[in-house]
Amino acid sequence: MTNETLDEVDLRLLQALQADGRATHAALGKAVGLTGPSVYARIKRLERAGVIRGYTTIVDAGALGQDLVAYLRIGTKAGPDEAGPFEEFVHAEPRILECHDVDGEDSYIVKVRVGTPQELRALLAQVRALPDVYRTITSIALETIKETRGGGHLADPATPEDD
Amino acid sequence: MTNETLDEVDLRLLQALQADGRATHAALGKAVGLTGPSVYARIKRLERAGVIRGYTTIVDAGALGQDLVAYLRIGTKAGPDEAGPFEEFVHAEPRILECHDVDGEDSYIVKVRVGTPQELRALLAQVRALPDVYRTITSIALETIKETRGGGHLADPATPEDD
DNA sequence: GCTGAAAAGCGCGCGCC
DNA sequence: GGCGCGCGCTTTTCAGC
Repeated sequence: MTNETLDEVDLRLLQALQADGRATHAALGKAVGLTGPSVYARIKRLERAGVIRGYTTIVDAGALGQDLVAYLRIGTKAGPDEAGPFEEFVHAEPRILECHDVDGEDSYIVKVRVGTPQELRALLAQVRALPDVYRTITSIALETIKETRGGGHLADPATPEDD
Repeated sequence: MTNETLDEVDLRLLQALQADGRATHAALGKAVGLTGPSVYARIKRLERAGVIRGYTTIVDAGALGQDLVAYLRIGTKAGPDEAGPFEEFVHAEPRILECHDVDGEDSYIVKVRVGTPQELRALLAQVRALPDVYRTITSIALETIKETRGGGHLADPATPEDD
């Protein structure tokens, strides 16, 4: 279940697939030093093992009129054991891109993407109206410095840490 | 540059592409009510227009031994106008998945993904050692409620908001 | 488990509607 | 702008190393 089953070639292959999800097996093979069918066999193995979770297309949010990113720190009353109205709302609301239950002062950290400040205001009002939400702190993103999407980082396979 | 050039079919096509970045043109056509070549023409147009930014593979972070997600709220001294050592570090460090310059109390919100608490501690030490960083507040994710990756939400094309 | 070739399926461009 | 056909490439399988 860990990366014991992943060798160096697998990691390079995953990295190449992360960089271009539609690369052909031949191109991937050239990148990792294998032939097409070998790449195919490895990809299928990784898909079955659940290492490859899927393939997606990165859409420019600005072209969709969704230029506004904000992070919300949410305080809720109920513990994380019972998924209350807030979590249901999170799953139902497409403008909520991410939501993590966190330790510390806040209950959840939420990433939202909307088109206008008015839309953000309306969304915030919906969140605040939920019965288990008692506090929201909003941080509007002025600029996105970095935004990766692969799900895990593969640029550094070996960890050169002094353990 | 806005979504004026995107019609309803484009939005459905983008949604289908987000759900499966390797879907065939025929399958996409069936989903949106078009034939393969028509889908192909639209995809090429969307790629040229920059609406489609690229394709990627979603890798299971747990399989890579990266089970620990944390959000860092960073306080820096220099304004966002001049990209200081912190932003350089952000770009160079693969374990930093996201970084946004935000308004409010904090300067940046950063999303990191690491394998162990020890690794997080070492990464935090590196961040704190940067000359322009004067404060870091860490929130460790106990559970991920939601994590989308497409870059923009397409589930709700029409905004049923009482404006 | 990787390599090669061979078959089935698909992406891709053209011409027509 | 979308549809149908055809070529070339890619995916996928199979046998050999």
